[in-house]
Amino acid sequence: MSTHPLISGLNEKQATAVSADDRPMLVLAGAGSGKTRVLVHRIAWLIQERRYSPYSILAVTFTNKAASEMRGRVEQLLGSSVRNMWIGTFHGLAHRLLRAHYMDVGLPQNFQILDSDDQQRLVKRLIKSMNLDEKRWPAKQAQWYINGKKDEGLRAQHIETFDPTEQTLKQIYEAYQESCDRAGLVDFAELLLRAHELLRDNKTVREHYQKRFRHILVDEFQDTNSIQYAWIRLLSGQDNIVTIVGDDDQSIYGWRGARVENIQQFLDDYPAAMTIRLEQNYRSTGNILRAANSVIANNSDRLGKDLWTEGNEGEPISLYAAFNEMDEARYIVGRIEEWRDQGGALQDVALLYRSNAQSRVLEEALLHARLPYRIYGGLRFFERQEIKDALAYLRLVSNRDDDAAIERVINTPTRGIGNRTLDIIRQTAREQKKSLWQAATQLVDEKQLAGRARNAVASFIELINTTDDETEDFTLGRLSNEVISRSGLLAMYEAEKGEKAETRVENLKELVSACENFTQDETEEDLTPLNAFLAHAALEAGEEQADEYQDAVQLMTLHSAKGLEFPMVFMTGVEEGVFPSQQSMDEPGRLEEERRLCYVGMTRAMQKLVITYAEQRRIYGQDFFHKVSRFISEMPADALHEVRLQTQVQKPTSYGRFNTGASHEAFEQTGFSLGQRVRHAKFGDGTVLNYEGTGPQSRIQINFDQVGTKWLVVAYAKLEPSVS
DNA sequence: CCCGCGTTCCTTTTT
DNA sequence: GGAACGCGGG
Repeated sequence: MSTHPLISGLNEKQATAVSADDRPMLVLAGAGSGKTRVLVHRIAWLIQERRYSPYSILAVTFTNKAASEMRGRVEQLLGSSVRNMWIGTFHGLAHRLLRAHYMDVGLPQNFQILDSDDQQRLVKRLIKSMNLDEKRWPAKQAQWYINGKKDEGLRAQHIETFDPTEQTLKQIYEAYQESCDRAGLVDFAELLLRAHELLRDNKTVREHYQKRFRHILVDEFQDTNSIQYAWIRLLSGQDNIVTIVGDDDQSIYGWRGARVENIQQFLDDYPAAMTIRLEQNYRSTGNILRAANSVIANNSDRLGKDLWTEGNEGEPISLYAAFNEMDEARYIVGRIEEWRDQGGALQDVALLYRSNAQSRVLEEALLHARLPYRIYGGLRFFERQEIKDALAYLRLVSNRDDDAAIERVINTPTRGIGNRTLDIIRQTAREQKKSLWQAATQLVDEKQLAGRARNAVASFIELINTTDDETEDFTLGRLSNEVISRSGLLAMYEAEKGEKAETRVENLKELVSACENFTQDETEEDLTPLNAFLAHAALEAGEEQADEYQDAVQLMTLHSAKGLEFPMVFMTGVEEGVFPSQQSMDEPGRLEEERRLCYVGMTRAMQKLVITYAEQRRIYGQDFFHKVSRFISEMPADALHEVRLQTQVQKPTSYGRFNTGASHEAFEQTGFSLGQRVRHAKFGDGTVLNYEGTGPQSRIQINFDQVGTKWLVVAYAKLEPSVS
């Protein structure tokens, strides 16, 4: 069996997982242990060797990227298409289920998906209309509450509470749901919840899918929330074979409802399950793995796993103590230049940070050094304002009752429908439990609006209706082109000046060509091309816009680095209060999640890992003196190499708020330099942060390890260079 | 309706 | 430090 082509290149554990019999299985896959490979080979094995039809396999992932990569790799392995196999995200699959059974779940056939931005706007408007104080009841918080409840499988009517705060939130939830239902709108959490209710309450439907999906495979299982796991349970019935793949040590989304406990729950629910640990790592050097193992060992309640490699130790992890965030950035730039000069590619370098705000200083330094970079986590194509405007028009063409869409564009571009008029429409809609469109139409017909407002509303209604009527046999591309010009959106953005407006016009044109190039998936034949496109826009917000072909340094948060790997990785801002973040430090559970995040970050590195921290950091315009992160002390000392500033050839020439390079030299005649480690007879060791004036009378700022930051006069302080 | 000013808030992100 | 938002004046 070891010579079977689907298994020959695999290690023993991988091969066992791939060729396992029909029984539930947990694959605990450590970072870099070939997890995707196992999943892909397993599916291919089931089809080729065990003669399962692709039709009887369901594979679930969290991102569209993972789903399409998996399908591609399975097809490549089999040399044939697996079109009728269901591979997709939880949300994509739920959408498909709801479409197929829209009548059973009480949705209109052309129901639309609300993204989080739409959702927040809708909630906000409802809070206003309920006459609640928006300061006391922030839309964000209410949205968080609603989604949290939905993720737990709870409808508003299931919530019993005597807490007055929660009672209000519950009312908002109720009003929101009513509003969505009336408008035929489904948010992301609702997709899952409603699909779950469908499977739970409709025996025929449930048994149909249970009969169909003999094998169910779930990727990144540690990221599943309650409703997602409940979903899997319902689909798997009595004798379907569930395979889950995940890593409890890489669970970093607890804050958004993911439950690592689901892994343990799975083992309880499927007692016959076999557990396979993939611990051989094919990515990182021995040193990096040793340090990562040592950090994660500080967490409790692990399922237990130790990564190992057959590769070499590699070089030690570099640790750099910067004196502030600009020095940190400068050091990193120096190391990247060194890497490039030795022939390294920039796209092989990743800069990781805990929060997005930290990227700015790094960007400035990269810009300054003329190093191209690409930053992850910006606005994506379908999330842009102008695109969402255009999509709102398209949504109205498809479904007039879409309140979220009408709110967005009824007066964009301005057409004389002001707040006054809008409020009348809203009120009428609320009182008569109708959609905004219906209310507006009625008000116009019954001549209940003042002349000017009435004309404006009437012509808006006319605009949507005629656009719909006259484009009936248009292609999607032509339709979208028609929409952006007839609505006046294009003209509006063309009239604006500035670079921003120009990009918006370009984006609108880009939208037209996206529509032209859009090909409907064959699983979407039940949808009109327009509805298929709209679903596509909501469910996969599109790639971030960046020139992928350019050789550029990659900047991203630690969270978005999960699943990726880079030859050279910088983990920056590794300080108490930054990483682990301040908000996570008090609660043990959250601290452990931060530690897993550290583990994730470290295991992204293939050859070189550089960890940096700053003695002083400016956050929100305030200076902080953080201690080194505890995670660093959790690494074995012999896996680390501390880089000291004195050993650097490059002088700290500041280009920011600090003293400039010219006066540095004068300062350095005192015998000290910024970032230098010094020793004081009374205060102990510390780091030079800043100075004032030159010569012996100058004052010098030092962050002492024990007693914090102090200003001292050089002449009296009797400082010595520290030996450590 | 637009502009400018003051206020507030501030991890992490996918769908 | 700065984006995002609400409010009041023109």
